[in-house]
Amino acid sequence: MPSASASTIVFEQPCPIRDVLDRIGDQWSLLVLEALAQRTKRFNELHREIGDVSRQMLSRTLKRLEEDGFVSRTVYAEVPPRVEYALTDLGRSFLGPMQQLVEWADANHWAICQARLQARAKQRN
Amino acid sequence: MPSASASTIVFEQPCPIRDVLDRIGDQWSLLVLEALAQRTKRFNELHREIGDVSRQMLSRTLKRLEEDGFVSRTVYAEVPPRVEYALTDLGRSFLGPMQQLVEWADANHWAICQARLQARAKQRN
DNA sequence: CAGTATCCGATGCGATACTG
DNA sequence: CAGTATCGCATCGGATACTG
Repeated sequence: MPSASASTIVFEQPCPIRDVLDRIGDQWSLLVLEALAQRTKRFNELHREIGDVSRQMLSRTLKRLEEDGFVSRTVYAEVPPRVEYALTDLGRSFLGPMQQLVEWADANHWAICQARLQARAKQRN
Repeated sequence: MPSASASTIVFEQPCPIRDVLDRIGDQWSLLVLEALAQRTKRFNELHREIGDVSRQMLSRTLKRLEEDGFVSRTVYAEVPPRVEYALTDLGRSFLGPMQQLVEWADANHWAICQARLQARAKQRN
């Protein structure tokens, strides 16, 4: 358990869900987690697989996921360099709730689109 | 002002999960949905209950939730005006996955904070 | 009571170019 | 191969003031 002084820093987030949303609410984190759910992967492997993401954003995303303990980064002292990314236990434990979310999104995507169309139609009147 | 091609955007979403994350990934939507999960509420009621949110952002958040079909808005022709917000069927169907996410966040908030502290400690070395 | 208008700083993200 | 540096635009979100 954290000490009293540490806890004042650690718990400055008033709402736990913010930690999670700040991490997965961005453009790429979820796609990265999904890609790593299968197995450990390398940087350019992820880059090819996700496709749309720039190296810049993939790098930032991985760094934040690593900082927050979702992903581990292992560097092998080789030439050319090899870096492997994998889910941590924390990251794997997140796959469950995440999958629920993804399934809901798949099932209700069209309903959301319909609602948007109706809202826009109403606005034009 | 919306651009001329705005309506085309609706169908340009390649990935369903983006619709969901764009909606709940923001600062306030989830809190609003939680507040409305109990029962229908009025604008200032939500404002008082959520507390930190400005009228500005509460208004925007509710509008987006309404546009995406999560929330319904009913205006009663009275003086003073009364406006009630409620979850739609779509909004209610989202409570399940959302609760999963919130529970995971509660359970793992501490682990995330720990990971952040360790990452920061590593950076200082 | 239930909002909207305006301004402004912080952050997100892409494009491009460069590096060990 | 695996990144980082820099630039620039768009969006997010708070503060404040105003409105029907």
